[in-house]
Amino acid sequence: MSQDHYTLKDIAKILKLSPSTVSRALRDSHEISDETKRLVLDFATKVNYRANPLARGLKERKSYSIGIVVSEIANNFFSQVIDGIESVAYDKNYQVVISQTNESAERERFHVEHFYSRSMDGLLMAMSSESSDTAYLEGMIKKGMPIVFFDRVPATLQSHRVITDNKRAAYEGVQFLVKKGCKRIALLSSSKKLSNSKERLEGFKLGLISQHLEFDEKLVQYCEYGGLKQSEIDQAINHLAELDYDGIFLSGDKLTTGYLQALRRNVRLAKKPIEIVGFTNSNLVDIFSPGITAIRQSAFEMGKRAAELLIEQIEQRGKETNFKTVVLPVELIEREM
Amino acid sequence: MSQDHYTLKDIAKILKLSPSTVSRALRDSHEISDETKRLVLDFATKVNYRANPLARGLKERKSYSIGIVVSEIANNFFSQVIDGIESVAYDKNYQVVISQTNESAERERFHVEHFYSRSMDGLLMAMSSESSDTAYLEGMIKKGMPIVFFDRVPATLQSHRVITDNKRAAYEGVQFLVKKGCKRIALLSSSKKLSNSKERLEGFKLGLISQHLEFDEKLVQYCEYGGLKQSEIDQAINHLAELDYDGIFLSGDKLTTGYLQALRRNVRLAKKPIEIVGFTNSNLVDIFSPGITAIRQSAFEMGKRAAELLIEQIEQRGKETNFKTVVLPVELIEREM
DNA sequence: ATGAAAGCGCTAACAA
DNA sequence: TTGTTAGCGCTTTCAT
Repeated sequence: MSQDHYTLKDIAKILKLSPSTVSRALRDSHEISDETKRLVLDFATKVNYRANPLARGLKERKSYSIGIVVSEIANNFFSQVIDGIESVAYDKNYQVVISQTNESAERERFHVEHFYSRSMDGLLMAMSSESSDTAYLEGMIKKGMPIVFFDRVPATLQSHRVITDNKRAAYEGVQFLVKKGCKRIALLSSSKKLSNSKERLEGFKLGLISQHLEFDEKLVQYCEYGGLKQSEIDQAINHLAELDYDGIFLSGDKLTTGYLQALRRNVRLAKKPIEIVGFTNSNLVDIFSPGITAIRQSAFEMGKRAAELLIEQIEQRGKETNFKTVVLPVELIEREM
Repeated sequence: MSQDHYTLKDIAKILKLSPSTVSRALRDSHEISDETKRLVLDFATKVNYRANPLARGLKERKSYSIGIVVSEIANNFFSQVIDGIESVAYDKNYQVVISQTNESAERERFHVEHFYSRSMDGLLMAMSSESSDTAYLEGMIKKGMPIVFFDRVPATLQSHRVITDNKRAAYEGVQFLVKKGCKRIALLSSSKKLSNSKERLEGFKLGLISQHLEFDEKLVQYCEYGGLKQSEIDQAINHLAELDYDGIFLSGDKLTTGYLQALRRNVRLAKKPIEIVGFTNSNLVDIFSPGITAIRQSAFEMGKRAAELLIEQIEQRGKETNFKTVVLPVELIEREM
């Protein structure tokens, strides 16, 4: 009861042992007698001893912390991913430190470097839509910082990655639209820089081809910020309004919800109901109006897998790693009648 | 270019100074000549020197990290709060470490104690709905751990708190329903243990009284887990279905969305459209169907204010604090016609 | 204005 | 099996 925080030294003094013995006993070293171990462990439990993580980290060059870099925390998809990450980190005794870039490449770089200098054990990140220069990331990796990318991944880096089967998802989405009778399908897409946008575009095209439909570049609108700004969505929709289309594929979460919101505000568009398929991880699709068919990514699972891979890599301590790309399926949630 | 990480010692050696001089120069101490400062600073910038936070923390007994304890990360409200927290923490150079309790009192306690032993500089937390014993929190506070509570706050602790003006919000909600012609208003509420539930209940009653309507306990349903489980909502709604009511007040985010989802699945209830007012921080209310009037909390602002208060308290280093309760307004977003 | 030295709490090489 | 010692990178008295 005498004090708040016991240190190794304190315990050693009280038990008349040396700090190193206590340290070893606590870490269950084989070179400590069972008797001593018991003594130390019992006492440590009694006073609720906790090693000071700062001291330990300083010594071991390890902080038991992993950093997350995403564009936005308050986002269905990312918050579900973070949920998954947290769930495994918690089990494996790692802290999770978050940061957001708001899609700015500069902020992204700042955070990554900050994490590096904060001696994080590893990083989990989804690229910001603005990012193009990944050279500094390559540098980080060379310096030995384990990074696992998810969802939006850079093209060439030597690292684990966990992604969605975007091509297939888009392909299936188109199949669905065609089955519903659509002949001229529009596409609302994010920045072409993003890996996932590119893959979805590809799947979209393949889907059309497989149905003997022509890909019409005019029916495609790109939103540089992935719909972060409603204005870019409004603009895109206004462009599309000039044309004829009977179905639309929304290639991102914000694009999907932004499109629906635009519909609500724009009578001209609301008049001709069309078939809508869109990526979204909102838990509330079933109460959306108009009803849409949702493509839902395995967000929680993505966080889990990414965190597992990262921690595995961290604990290998720079041993040669066989980098994996985990591809996760989507779920197609059909619009209710 | 010669090495990755420069330490103070490295710099000292290269510049032929002592580590202490370098340290002082970097911290802009007055007892260092301008010339030396310039020399050190320039070199530090050149090699992109970053103090090792572990070492610094060990020495200063400060980790520049704050912990967040919430029930659920993937939740509109909480993720918006976290967004606010992150935004000020970033500015003030604090790391943000997250944890979630899934409404379990046990996990909550675990996380708080874990954070304590990890030498976090302070904590931001919203109580889990299951929590009743707050004695251990009092202990934490006595031990000198700064804790700022937000949204769901314990009754009596000596600490800053940032909350929503729940009483007023519920009061206004009832006013709105009555203005729309409702005479018998039902209430779907969370656990009575939660501070915010209690306040909302109170405001609800006051609202009725002010309109000379009677408070009918039968029209109130409590969901112990705040709607975390859809089953409890379904059950509550089934109870209400036996009764006659022409308006409903939904006293929590999950309750609101859960109610709408239940409506979708239950034809019996969907048949009689009633006026709905509910708390929710979803950004998508405008595309909900049926349309509802939303009470939106100042989530981002709440995170900001809580983080500011916490960091202020941390940097006062145990000086006598004048504990504040910040009360934030809600926004009533009227259902569109 | 600068340096030497101690120490934060821990681990680990080396000694005994 | 246990103890001694040095050192992780930093700050901070106390000297100079």
